[in-house]
Amino acid sequence: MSIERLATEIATFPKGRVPGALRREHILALALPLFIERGFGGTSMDELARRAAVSKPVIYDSVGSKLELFESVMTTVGLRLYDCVAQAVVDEPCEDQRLYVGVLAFLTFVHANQGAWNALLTAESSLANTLLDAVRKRQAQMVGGLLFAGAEQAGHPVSIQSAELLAYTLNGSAEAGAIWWRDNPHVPAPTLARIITGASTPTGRRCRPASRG
Amino acid sequence: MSIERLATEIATFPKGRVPGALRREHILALALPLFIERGFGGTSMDELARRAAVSKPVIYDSVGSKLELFESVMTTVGLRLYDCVAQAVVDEPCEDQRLYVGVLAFLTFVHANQGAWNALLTAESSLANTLLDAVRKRQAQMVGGLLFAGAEQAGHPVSIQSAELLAYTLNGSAEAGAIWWRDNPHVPAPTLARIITGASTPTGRRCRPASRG
DNA sequence: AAAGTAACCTACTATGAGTAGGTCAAGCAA
DNA sequence: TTGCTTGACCTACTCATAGTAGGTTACTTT
Repeated sequence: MSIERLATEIATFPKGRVPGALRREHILALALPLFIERGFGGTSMDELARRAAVSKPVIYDSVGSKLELFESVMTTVGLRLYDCVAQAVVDEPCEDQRLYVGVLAFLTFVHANQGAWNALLTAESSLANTLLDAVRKRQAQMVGGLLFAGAEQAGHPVSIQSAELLAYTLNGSAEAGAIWWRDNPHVPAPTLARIITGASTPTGRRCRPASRG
Repeated sequence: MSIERLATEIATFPKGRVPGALRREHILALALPLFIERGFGGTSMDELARRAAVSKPVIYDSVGSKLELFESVMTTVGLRLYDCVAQAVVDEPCEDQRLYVGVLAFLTFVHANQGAWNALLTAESSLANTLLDAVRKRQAQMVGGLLFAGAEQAGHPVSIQSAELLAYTLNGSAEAGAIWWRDNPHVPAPTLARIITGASTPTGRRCRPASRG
């Protein structure tokens, strides 16, 4: 639910006594833009409490420590990324193009959620590292499955391990491509995705996107 | 100079009055392992002062703010990485293998300096981002030059822009490969490097390392 | 009504970055 | 000697911020 929506719903409760679940949802919704604006370290729990118009213990009661808050918020973002890519992949009937549409979805998501992606990338703490590793591992498993199946079908079977490594490198390429894209925004996403997948398929087959730009 | 060496040299000065340059070098040397141990945020200037056996203002006088200190330390690390890769590349006579030896050098360096590399990757601050971007850009320019020349020589010329993008994706692959390697340390570095370069060369040529493992 | 609980508060502790303002020793000029 | 400057160093702060102790208020249950 949007922040405004939550705020109006909260306003309907008299004397500021809001049900815990709603309070929590509101605070989580307010936390994401704060993390995006200022990063993990730059985000202050006092400031969050101010924006939520409650005192600090309310924050701690409803969303836990700062790290737990960050984990909640970023887990959501990571899952949205995963869903976005997975959806694009399963919606693509042609197996040859699944990597391509997956990378394209990844680039599009990261571009549309640059702030959140950056916050996740740059947050410093062992938890943040764990979160990022989890996101990458999940992506790599999906991509690894595609690569494994694709290679087998094409008659160049590879080991699961190789497929996983290739998936990591492909994801790394996509992440790096997204960074490069920040400084070269005029390049269309499909072109970028084509180059990234073209340079990274293990079989040498090239993905053939439906429409050339 | 090693920390021990610096400490003994410092001990030769009576009454604890040490020349500024030496004091600075000592503090910088002590700061790197601290950043490695605890990351940027986890590193406390008080702790650093304690380890250097001086008061906090001495730290601030000799190395500036915490961010300036981090910049000094990590710039050194970044340049050592660059030199390491560049040296491997220029030492390789066979042009076909330069990407391969570069990636191998990268992996070896990151593996040997995991702590420092991690500290750089995960430090949160706009300065740290700037530093990391600078490191990546520098690497990409070197790699981009190799790709551009290699593609031209092979009769498949690419634009400077494409070469730069491919360089970013190759570096991204190498970074991701290094992460994967952490969990799969039994795979030998040359194998890893071969897979990373094999999956990323724009011309489709495969690098042919001198000895097969 | 009494007890329990959910939501919320004020006012605190602890830690850590960064600073104000001073001491103390060495070199140097008169 | 005396007085001035400079570099190395210090104690003792301010200020911001994560997190908590302990209490209040209102609604619900018995």
